[in-house]
Amino acid sequence: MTSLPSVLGTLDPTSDRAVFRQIADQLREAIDRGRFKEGEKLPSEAELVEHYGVSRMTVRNSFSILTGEGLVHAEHGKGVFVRPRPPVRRLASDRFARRHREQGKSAFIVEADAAGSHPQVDSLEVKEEKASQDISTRLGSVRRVLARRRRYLLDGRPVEFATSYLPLDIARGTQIAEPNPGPGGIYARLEELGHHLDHFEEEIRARMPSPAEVKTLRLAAGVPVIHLVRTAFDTEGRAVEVCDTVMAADAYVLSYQLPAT
Amino acid sequence: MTSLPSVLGTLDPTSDRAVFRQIADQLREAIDRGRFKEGEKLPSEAELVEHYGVSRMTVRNSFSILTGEGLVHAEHGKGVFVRPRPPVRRLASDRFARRHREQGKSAFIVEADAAGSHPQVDSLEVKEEKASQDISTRLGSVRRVLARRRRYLLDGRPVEFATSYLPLDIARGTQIAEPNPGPGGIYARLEELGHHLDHFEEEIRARMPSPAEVKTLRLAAGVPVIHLVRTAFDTEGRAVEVCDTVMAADAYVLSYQLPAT
DNA sequence: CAGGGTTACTCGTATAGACGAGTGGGCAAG
DNA sequence: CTTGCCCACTCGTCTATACGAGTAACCCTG
Repeated sequence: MTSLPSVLGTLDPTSDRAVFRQIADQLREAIDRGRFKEGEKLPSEAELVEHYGVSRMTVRNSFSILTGEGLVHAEHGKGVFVRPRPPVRRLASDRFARRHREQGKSAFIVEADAAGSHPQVDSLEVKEEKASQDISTRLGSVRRVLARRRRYLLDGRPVEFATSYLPLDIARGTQIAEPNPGPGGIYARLEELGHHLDHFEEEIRARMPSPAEVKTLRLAAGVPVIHLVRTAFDTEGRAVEVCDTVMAADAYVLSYQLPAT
Repeated sequence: MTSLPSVLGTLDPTSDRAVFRQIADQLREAIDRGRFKEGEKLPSEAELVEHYGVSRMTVRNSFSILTGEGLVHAEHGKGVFVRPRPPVRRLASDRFARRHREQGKSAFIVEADAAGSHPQVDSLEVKEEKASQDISTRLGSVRRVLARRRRYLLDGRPVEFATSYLPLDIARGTQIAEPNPGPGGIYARLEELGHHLDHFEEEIRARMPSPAEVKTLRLAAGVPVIHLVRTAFDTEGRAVEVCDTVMAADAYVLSYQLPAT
């Protein structure tokens, strides 16, 4: 490695910017400028302690800022590394178009295969349960619902988990209530059952994950989640499904096409 | 206040979960259960030091977890408070529909007024500049562009800032190059100039903000941003505008309506 | 009573030190 | 050469202490 002073500069004792922020600033700038590249190891805490002449806690404080920004991550026993940006999956707004359902396989599998990734689905769980206040409202005052939970992985990495909720009068006893909903997924089954889909509504939020979400999606520190709630309406205007999805924000770009009319 | 033990429980020394995580867990749970309500003050560091019998740094470490999750925020000299959730602004996908442009006022102003909020726009800057690689690609290999920057505030709080980029051959010398683009905004001007809008493409990402974004949007710790890039296409398929928007994620819910066809 | 200063309490920043635990390379024994 | 241990280096956790600085309430003074 090149010497630290050539990359990192010195502190300004007259500045009223806190020392640990100054250090974080210098590291951030070095990363932005490409002095430290993706996946590369930053100087160790001990090295920075020596370089700046500060205590270890101060250096750790600096790292914790960068970690919170999602710029770096620490590996116990190894070092602190510039976080590599995983390839993002682009979700087009027409991914639920009817023509895509004719294929048979689920949208996730088809798209991942096309992108050359290895897709997996796990944590499959299908059960009847009490509807939450929010779900009940969206589905039009139902009490109990069929819930289909699953988690999606791309090349071994969990990227999203989702729960579909359907009114019991629609789903109970159908293939929708089976672990495998069959070719084309539950939307194909809904249409076969006479619930012709008219449109979807999607609501998108972004926020920091709960500890449970961090665990399920194996999220690094400083990675938000995208929370997407999609409601499917049939041609009679009835909400026939609500899909609640939480996605690792560093794994997705959502793309929508809107008419200008 | 009720006594701490009745709200917070004790540590488990046999657990291999770090003490500061256990404390964070207990505080988080107390918040989730509503034992501490929005805007309410948490026990001070000193109180928690005494209650748990740990050092102050350990307590601060716990707070820093919750801060990173966006659950609490500290105010110097006052205390640590449960972060209140500001009301969110819902953005419907038809907000650029032609019929909304007839009104005169910009979409932001109209919607905010309707919601009973006080809208403001500032940091207005209109200038010609070199197109970034990304913008150039989106606009079809232009070198220089007209950039219109502005920041939006709701009831005094900055909630988003945006930059519109337009090819010079379209915008130069028109009212689009003026600080005030006139009634209906630049989309109305584009149509008057013969660039009839056909559709928009929106790309959505979520990530942690840069320090500059934290400053511009006065973001609290643990609040991600939603990064939205909208490209407007005219009826000839040409990209006539790219709008790059960064929004405070705790201030917005994006809503899209998609046909099922 | 009005004004201003003191004071107690709050979080912010920084130091110094200790021990634990994961990682990986080198060395020694088999 | 292979195996296995040891050690150096890494970050993780925690303690104890010190001083700075923002806040707000109280009290004293004029």
